[in-house]
Amino acid sequence: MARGKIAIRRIDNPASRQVTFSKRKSGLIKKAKELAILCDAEVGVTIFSSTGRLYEYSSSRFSMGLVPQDNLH
Amino acid sequence: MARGKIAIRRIDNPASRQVTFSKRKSGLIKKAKELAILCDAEVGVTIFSSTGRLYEYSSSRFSMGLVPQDNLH
DNA sequence: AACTATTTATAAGA
DNA sequence: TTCTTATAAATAGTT
Repeated sequence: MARGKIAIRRIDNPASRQVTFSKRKSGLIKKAKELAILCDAEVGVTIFSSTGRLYEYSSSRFSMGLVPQDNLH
Repeated sequence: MARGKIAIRRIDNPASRQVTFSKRKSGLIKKAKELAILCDAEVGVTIFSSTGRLYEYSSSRFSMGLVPQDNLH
């Protein structure tokens, strides 16, 4: 996209990777919201950054979650 | 996008809604895969269509799931 | 299912 | 790190 085409492989430079992560995370969540509204779907997105931070989106009725194995029986 | 700009609100026509769902679902999952690879992140996407069909994507190490409330304690 | 005219996302740069 | 913008990518309407 934009000022050059990039290959889809891990971005080595940590600063660039962080910037791209922030931009693309926003883009992904925006697209998820649009899909939910336009198509009357339920959509959930869960993202762990490479630094371990968690980001989530879910359309209304639908609650997503990572459930620790210990909570399953 | 494309041959006209659309408002982000529920598409009334069922056939159009289905076509848009199929296109945008593919787009969303592609973006999710790219984010995971480029940024070394874990990404999960869960989608229920308005007809109740389930679609999922998750990057490797990370297993997402909808867990029925009955399975929680 | 393919095709494009456009809109949208975004890679680099400031 | 927030803003800009040239360009790549997604996609709405059409066929």
